[in-house]
This record gives sequence, C-alpha cells and structure tokens, in this order.
Amino acid sequence: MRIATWNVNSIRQRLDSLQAWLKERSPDIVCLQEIKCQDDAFPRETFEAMGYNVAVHGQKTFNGVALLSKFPFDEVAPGLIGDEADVQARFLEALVSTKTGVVRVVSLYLPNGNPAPGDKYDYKLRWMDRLIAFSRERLKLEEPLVLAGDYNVIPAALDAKKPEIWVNDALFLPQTRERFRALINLGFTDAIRAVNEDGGLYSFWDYQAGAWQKNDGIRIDHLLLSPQAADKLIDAGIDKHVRSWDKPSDHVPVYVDLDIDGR
DNA sequence: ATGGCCAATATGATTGGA
Repeated sequence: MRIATWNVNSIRQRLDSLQAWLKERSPDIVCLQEIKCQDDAFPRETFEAMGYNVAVHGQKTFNGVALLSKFPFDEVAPGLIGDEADVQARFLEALVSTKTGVVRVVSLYLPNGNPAPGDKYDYKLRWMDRLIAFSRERLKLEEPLVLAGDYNVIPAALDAKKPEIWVNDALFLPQTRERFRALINLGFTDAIRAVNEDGGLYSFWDYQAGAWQKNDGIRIDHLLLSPQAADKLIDAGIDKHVRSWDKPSDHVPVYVDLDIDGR
C-alpha cells in the first residue's frame, strides 16, 4: 500500500499536475493540504473517475485538507480535538478497510506560526499540543496509523539547505522542534528518515528568490508511522521532480510504501 | 542585478503563505 501526502497550494490550480502525478505514482491513499476551497467546490468527480473515494474538509479561501483512497472509508472525521472554537480546516482523519485489516490515516496541515513570537505562534504551539494529545489516544488502539501532511516543522538542521536563515522562524524555533520531538517520542517513525539518513532531502522550495534553482529547500512534509505501521515499512521517497513541472506547487509529494494488502 | 512568487478575493490592493 502506498500512502502519499502533498500540499498542492490550491486544488483547482493543481488539477492537471495532480492527475498526472496520480497516474505516475499510483498511490492508494493521498493526503492533500491547502486545497483552498469549500467542500462543494472540490473536483471530486475527477478523482472518483480515477477510482478514488474522496473525503473533503475545506473552507473558503485558505487551508483545507482532503483524502483520496482506493479503499473504502469506514469512518471520516474532520477537525482536531481540543478546541471547539477552532474553525480552521486543517485536520481530516479516516479509517480505511483493506483485505488484511484497517489503516488509520490523517491528513493534517499544521499552522505556519509566523511571525514568532505572537498570536499565530501561540496558535501553532497549542495546535501541536492538541496533536500530541490526539496521537496519545490513537496509539492506544495499536493500529497501523499514518499521520501525514504539511507539518511546517523543520525537524533538524540537515533538513534545510541554509539552516542559519531559519533560526528565528516559527518552522525551526526550539519550542517547535521540541514539540515535534515529543510527538515522535510517543512512538512514531519519520518514514523518510527511517530509509535515508542523508541531508539534502527537501519537500518545499519557496517560489521566491530562485529557491528551486538554487536547491534552497526545507523538509517540512512528513509521514509519521505508528509502531504497527512502521513494522510494515518497505520504502519512502520524495517526488522532487514534480517541483520542475509547469505551474508547480511550492511543495512536492512525499510517499511511503507499507506491506499491507499485498500492494 | 545582492533581488527575484503565487493564490484567492465582491479583485486591481490586500492577506497569507514559509
């Protein structure tokens, strides 16, 4: 089973690229972020025609997450526990059935948090605390669980081409990385790091300042595996070449292959 | 050249992204 995550930066602007990439990579489950549309504007028929079930948690203008799955959804739940007043569409959880058992998947879009310090950074840190609380509960189920998405977290210096320019940024501040480590330390495996310890693995290149041409990237899109999912890890990778396509997102797809359902 | 973008919006300037 191949599970992927991609911050598409507008589903409508990325429809052609997403279809081309789906044909190329054939993922079974895709976690999308920054769809930037309301539920009824999501082009679900396009993906249903390609054999995917579709779940959407969108909002007007900003944010928005979605799931595509070749397997049927047993449960779909939008929103992250811990703040009923939070209306930002950043979290979508689903339970998926396969012939050999269930897989739980989350598509998440963690707040950027800039500028820091400030209200936006406080929101980011609270959101991370809520994600830790959610994860602690779900790990008790002892299921294969994949938390996939745009974390807006640079975990370590080797995850940036120029770490020195990020030291005061919400993506790399010590409090951000401490919380990410606390999440990992609940028992998750960073899929990319599990198969490759090298630096220079990036998932985002800014549109500005020729960042792509200079390979001035950062690794902020992650697939975190519960112990039961990590036991089934086969491979993981980053589809860097997609960044060179016409009308690219500033993020590229990241995927993991799990030995589930013989796929 | 020491800076360079992109997307959505009752849109032509502002906000958010990272």
